[in-house]
Amino acid sequence: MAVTIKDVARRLNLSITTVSRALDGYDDVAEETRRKVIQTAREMGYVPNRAARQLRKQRTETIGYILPTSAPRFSDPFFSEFISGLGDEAAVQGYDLLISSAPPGEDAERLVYKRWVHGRRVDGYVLNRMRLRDWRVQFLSQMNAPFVALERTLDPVDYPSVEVDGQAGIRDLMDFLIGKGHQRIAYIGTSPDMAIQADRYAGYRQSMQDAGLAFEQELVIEADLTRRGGYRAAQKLLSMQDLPTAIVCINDLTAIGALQCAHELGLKTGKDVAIAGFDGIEEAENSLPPLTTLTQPVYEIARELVKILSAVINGTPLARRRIQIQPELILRASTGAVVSRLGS
Amino acid sequence: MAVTIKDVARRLNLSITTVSRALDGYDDVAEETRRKVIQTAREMGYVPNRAARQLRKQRTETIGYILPTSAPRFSDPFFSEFISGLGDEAAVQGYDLLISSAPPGEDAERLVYKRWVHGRRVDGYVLNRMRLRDWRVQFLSQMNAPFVALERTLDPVDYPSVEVDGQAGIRDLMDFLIGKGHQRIAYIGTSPDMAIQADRYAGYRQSMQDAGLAFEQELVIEADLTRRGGYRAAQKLLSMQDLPTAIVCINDLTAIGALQCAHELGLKTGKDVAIAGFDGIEEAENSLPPLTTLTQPVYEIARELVKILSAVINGTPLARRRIQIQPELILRASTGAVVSRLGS
DNA sequence: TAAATCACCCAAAACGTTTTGGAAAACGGA
DNA sequence: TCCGTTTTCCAAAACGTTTTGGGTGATTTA
Repeated sequence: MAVTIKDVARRLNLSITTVSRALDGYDDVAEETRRKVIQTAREMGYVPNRAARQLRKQRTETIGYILPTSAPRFSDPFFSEFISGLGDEAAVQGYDLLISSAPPGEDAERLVYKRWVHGRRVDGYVLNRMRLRDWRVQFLSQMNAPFVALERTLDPVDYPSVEVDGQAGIRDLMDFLIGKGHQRIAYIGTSPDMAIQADRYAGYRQSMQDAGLAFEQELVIEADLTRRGGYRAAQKLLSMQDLPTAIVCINDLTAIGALQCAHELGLKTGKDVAIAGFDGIEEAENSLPPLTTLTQPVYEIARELVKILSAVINGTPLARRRIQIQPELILRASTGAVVSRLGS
Repeated sequence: MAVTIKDVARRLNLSITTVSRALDGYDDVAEETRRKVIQTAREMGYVPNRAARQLRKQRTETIGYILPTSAPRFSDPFFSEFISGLGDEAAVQGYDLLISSAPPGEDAERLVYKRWVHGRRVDGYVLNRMRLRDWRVQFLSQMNAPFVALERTLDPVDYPSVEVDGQAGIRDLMDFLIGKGHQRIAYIGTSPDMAIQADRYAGYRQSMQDAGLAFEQELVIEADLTRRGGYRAAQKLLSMQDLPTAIVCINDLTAIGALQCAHELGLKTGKDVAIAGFDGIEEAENSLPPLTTLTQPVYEIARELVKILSAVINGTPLARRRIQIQPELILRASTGAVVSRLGS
């Protein structure tokens, strides 16, 4: 059996109270005693039983994250980085990280959240892939469960969040493209109820308008954030009479799908058509041609989210409840050749 | 506050014992009573407090997985799929999934495992990225902690595992390459203390030998499973006097790095040089050219691991303690052009 | 009809902590 | 010397379950 606080107390001829308080750093225990307690506890390999502590303290010292698994075959490089960030910062803050997975928006998702909330499974939640109106926000705030979200929703609830300014990012990108002479610029996005779609698409619309470019509905296509989706959307766009000269994609996977489609149609990406993505995944560095993208520090964002969540749980006042991060435009060959040609 | 078993009992004028036993399906409670208990429990939204149950039952109903994060910027598509498989099957088996991360082999890793083991944090562990001699195997079996591993080590310990037959897979691939006339075949692997390296490299060596091809040390390079590593290794290989005509890579990321290097050197992959990987990640479908690879069902493997682990934890006898999975050779253009040319 | 069995229920203990509310001893000041 | 403080420690309660070891009538058996 594992060594308990009782064992330590018995060994030292102390009460378990004193041992507990010594280890917790209370100041009503003599320094000499504390020293001895800490030493023997270490010697005996004592580690407090988590369940017991949880039960007594009424907190789990665990934070939860539910992976939005879309397909059965779910593989998005974003999430390994995101999870590793969550895990690392959770460790720093003294939390465990509990993970489950559920298809977003479905009953299954509801079930998992409810189970965790009612069973007081975790002290707080990290959310991402927000929908524009997200029942999770309503639900968790109603249940008084601390949570923090990547991206913001339209729900009339004040919650702490980290937010990547997709609108500004896309505008940077659009400015660049427009500055280089592009006029027919297409946009491949995703379902309009996703927060990132609202955000990034708004950037697209606004830039078009500011530049006095005509908005054409047929240049805007809804895909599903995957390679395959990007591929299909690009097929539509690149089989039009009047080809777009640039395609702005809501994320890198979509853009990579589009890249491939262009390639198969015999179009030179970066020359015949410019393609850009959003996310800055590693694959975008090595695609053919390398992909222009807006990069966001996923690992750091994840850590920031946990930091904030930890503060919320402990009632520490937050410097800022909403942190905004500016994505960085990285120009690569997928928009490059067009540039030099048009620019020259 | 959350509703406890006491609340349910009070409402029904029953003892908490009866409520507990009714819900747990004991047969010493009247059907009529059980019906009422279940109904009111549901009505009141009762969910057993996990910590209390854990404390009493002395099990956590949680399984643990520690992410082997190498770089600070850690992003490998393998893991999102793997984790989603772990999470899904864990849910099916009634377990939670606890995740942490640590750089493999380091003190930090040791610390995390020790903490979890001594604190009885989880009921069992899922291991992967095994080293040939892996202290985790020794440690966990010594501590009597149930665990299951993807890949096998040389440790003299009998533990349940799922294993992808990399040796056979690589041999298939080599047979194919050799059959198409390749003679100078290079191999990019990883550190020799990794289990997959031992396994896959053995396949390479054996095939070379069986085919009567001379083994050349300089055709074997150690990389680190990343794109960058593959790129650097390929640089060495492709700047030799006598170029290899084929490069077999230990995983897809490495192969993709090599692909890019070949491209930058003006070599036509699939024509001037054949390149193949291992894993079957999605990116390999869309690389330029698409990558020949050995695919393994990561999601299903993860689920299988959890199934086995669950059986081990519950003492259920296992049909097989060691499951071997054959990877499937998928031929794509990265080895294709060479084929047709050599084959014609 | 008495004894044995059965069906159904419950009080109390236990799991390993943290926290509450003192108590005893040592100390300081008058 | 006495009394109030301070220092240091502790017994017991509490957290919400599950499990142990009965107990109480009703029903069956002899």
